[in-house]
Amino acid sequence: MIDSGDSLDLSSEHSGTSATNALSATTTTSIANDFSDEAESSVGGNNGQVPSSRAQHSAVGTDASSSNSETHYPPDVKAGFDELCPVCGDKVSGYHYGLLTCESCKGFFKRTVQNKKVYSCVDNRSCHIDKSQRKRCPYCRFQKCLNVGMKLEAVRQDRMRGGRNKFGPMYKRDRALKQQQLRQQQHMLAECEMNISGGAPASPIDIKPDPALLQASISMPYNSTAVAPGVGPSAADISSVAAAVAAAVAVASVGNGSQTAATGNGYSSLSHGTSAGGRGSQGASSNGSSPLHAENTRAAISHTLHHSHHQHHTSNSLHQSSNHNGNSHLHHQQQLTEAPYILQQPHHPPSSTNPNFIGQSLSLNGSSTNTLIGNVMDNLQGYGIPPPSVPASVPQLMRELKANLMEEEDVKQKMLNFLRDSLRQLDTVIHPEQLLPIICRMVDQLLFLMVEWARSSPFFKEIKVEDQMKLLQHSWSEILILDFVYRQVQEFWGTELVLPNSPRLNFEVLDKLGLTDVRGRLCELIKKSRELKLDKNEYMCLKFLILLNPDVSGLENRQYVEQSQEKVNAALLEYCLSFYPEIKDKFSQILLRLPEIRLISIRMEEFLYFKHLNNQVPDQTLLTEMLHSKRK
DNA sequence: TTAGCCTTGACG
DNA sequence: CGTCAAGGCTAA
Ligand SMILES: [Zn+2]
Ligand SMILES: [Zn+2]
Repeated sequence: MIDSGDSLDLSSEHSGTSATNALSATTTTSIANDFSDEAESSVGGNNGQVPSSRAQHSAVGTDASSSNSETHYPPDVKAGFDELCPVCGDKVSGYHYGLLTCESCKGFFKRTVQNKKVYSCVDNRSCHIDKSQRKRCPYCRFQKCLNVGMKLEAVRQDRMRGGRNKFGPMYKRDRALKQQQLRQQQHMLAECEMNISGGAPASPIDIKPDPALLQASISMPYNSTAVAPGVGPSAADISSVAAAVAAAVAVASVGNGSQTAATGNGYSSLSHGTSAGGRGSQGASSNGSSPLHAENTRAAISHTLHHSHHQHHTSNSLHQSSNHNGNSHLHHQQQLTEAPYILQQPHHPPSSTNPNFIGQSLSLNGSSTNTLIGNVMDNLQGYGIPPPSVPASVPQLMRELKANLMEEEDVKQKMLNFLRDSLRQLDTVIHPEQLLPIICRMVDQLLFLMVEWARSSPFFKEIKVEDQMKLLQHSWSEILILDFVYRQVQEFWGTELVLPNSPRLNFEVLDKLGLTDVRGRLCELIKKSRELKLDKNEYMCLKFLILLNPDVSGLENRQYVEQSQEKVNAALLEYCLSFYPEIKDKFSQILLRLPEIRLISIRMEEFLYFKHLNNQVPDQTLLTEMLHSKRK
C-alpha cells in the first residue's frame, strides 16, 4: 500500500499522491514505510498544564538556559519541556511522533516519512547528530529518530490535520511520570540535605505504570477502522493480525513474499547501511522506579473507558465512528497485536486439554446471554451433539467469530512494509541486537492490531473494559504465538523473508538470539499442527479459547467469560466432528496444543522482559506495557 | 531541504 | 472554548 492507490485500508483519499515528488533531490528516493496506516486511537488526554503563557511554539532555541522572558516557572510546570531533544539536543517544543523532540526534528521526521525518503550516509553511518550538524547527514539523523523511539505510525497517511491520536494517553502518562520523578528527586534531595534519620519516607505519590496504551486502544476513542459498521455480518476488520504476530515474534521467519512489498512500492534503490548504533541517547529512559501501586492510572483508565460507547448492553450498535467518514479524510488506524507473554499465574490452561471437557461442553445450552451473539449461539445449539453424518455446515458461531478477522493480505503487507523500511538501511549481515528492536516494534504493531481485533469480536466486545484489559494482558503472547504458528501452517508466508537489500530473515534468528529451544518447540508445534490439518476455523476458535480465559484473576464478570469460552469450545467440537470425522479425536488433539503454546509464549515473554531490563526493547510501547503488566 | 510559525480539529 | 500534536506554509 504505500502509495496511493490501493491500499486496502480505508484510508482514502489523499488528494494527489504526493509521494512521488520526492525524487529529485539528492540522495533521496522514495520508499514507503507505511505500515500501519495511522494510528490514531486513543484519547488524548493531555493535561493541560504546561506552559501557560507562552505557547508551545517556543521560540527557537535562542535563549537557552538563561532566563529571559518566560520561564521561571517552578520545575513542575513544563515538565519535560526543558529537556533537550533526544535526537539533536535542541530545545524541545512538545511531543512529536511519540516523544519530546524539537521542532526541527519533528519536521524532519515528518518530511522523511511522508515523502518516503531514503537517505544514505557517506560515512560510517554513525555520524554524531547535534544541533549544529544535524543537517549534515539526514541518514544518521533519521536513524537516530527511530532509535530514540519516534513512531512511524504517528505520521498520518491521509494527512488529516488536527485531532488526537492513540499516543495522546501515552504523552499524558509520560508527563505525569516526569513530573513525579522531579518531585521525588527534589524530595530526596531535601531529605538528604536535612540529613534526617528518617530512613525511608517513601514517596507519597506513585505514578502510573502502565495501562495507558492498552486502555486507550481498547476504549477506542475515535477511529475509523471499523469499517463495516452496520453491515450485516460484522465488521470486517482486523483479523489476520495474529499471523503477522507470529512472524514478528519469530523475528525472521516471514515469508518470501518480498514481491508484494517490493514491487508495490517501487523502492528500488535502497540505501542500506547499518548503523544502528547504540542506544545511547539519553532520551528515553526506562526509569521504572519501584512504584507501589498506581492507582492513578486506574482513574485515568476508567475515565477513558467510559467514552467507549456502549459498553455493556446489548446494543449491538456497531460502532460507527462518527468521524471522518463523511469527510474527505478517513483515517483509520489499525493496529497490530501480539507478543509473548509471561508466566504469570499457575493457572491451569484453559479448559481445554481435559478429555472430559468435551462432554462438558456439550451439555451447555444456549443460554443466550445477550446480543447477537446469543442468537448465533442459539442457532448453534440446534445442532446438538455429534451429528457427523449430516451435510454439515460451518456453525454459525464460527462464522461470526471469523467475520472480523483481518485479511491476511493486509497484515502481510503491513508487516512487509514495516520490515522493509526498518531493514533497508541495515547491512545484509546484521547482529541480532540490531534486529531485536525492529522485531519489537513489529510486535508492537501486531499488538495494536490484536487489540483492534479483540475489541470488535463477538463475546469480547460485550465485556467491560477492565476485564478486556485483563484478558488481553494475560493472553497476548499466546495469541501471538498461535498466530505465528498458524501462519506457518498455512505456508502463506514461507519460511524465510527476503527483501531486496536487506538481510534475510528466518528461524535462525531465534538461534542467534539465544532462543534455540523456542525455535525447536515452535517448529515442532508447527509440524504437529500441519499433521492435524489445523484449519482456519479451528485456529480462530483457539484464539478465542485463549483470549476468553475465565481463569484470569480479578475478572469482574468471570462467568460471562467462562460461558463464552464454553460456547466457542462447543462450536469447535461440533466443527471437528462434522468436518473431520476421519481424524481421530481431532478436537482433543487441537486442544492439546494449547499447553505448548503457553509454554512457548512464556519463554518469549521472559526473554523479552529480560531484554527489556537491559534496555534492548524500545520503551513506551504497548509491548513493554504488556510485559510490565504481569510483573508488577 | 530546513525549521520556524501557522492552521486544524478531537478531546476535554 | 482551551489545549496541543499533527499537517501546512514559506522564507532562508
Ligand atoms: Zn532535534
Ligand atoms: Zn551519517
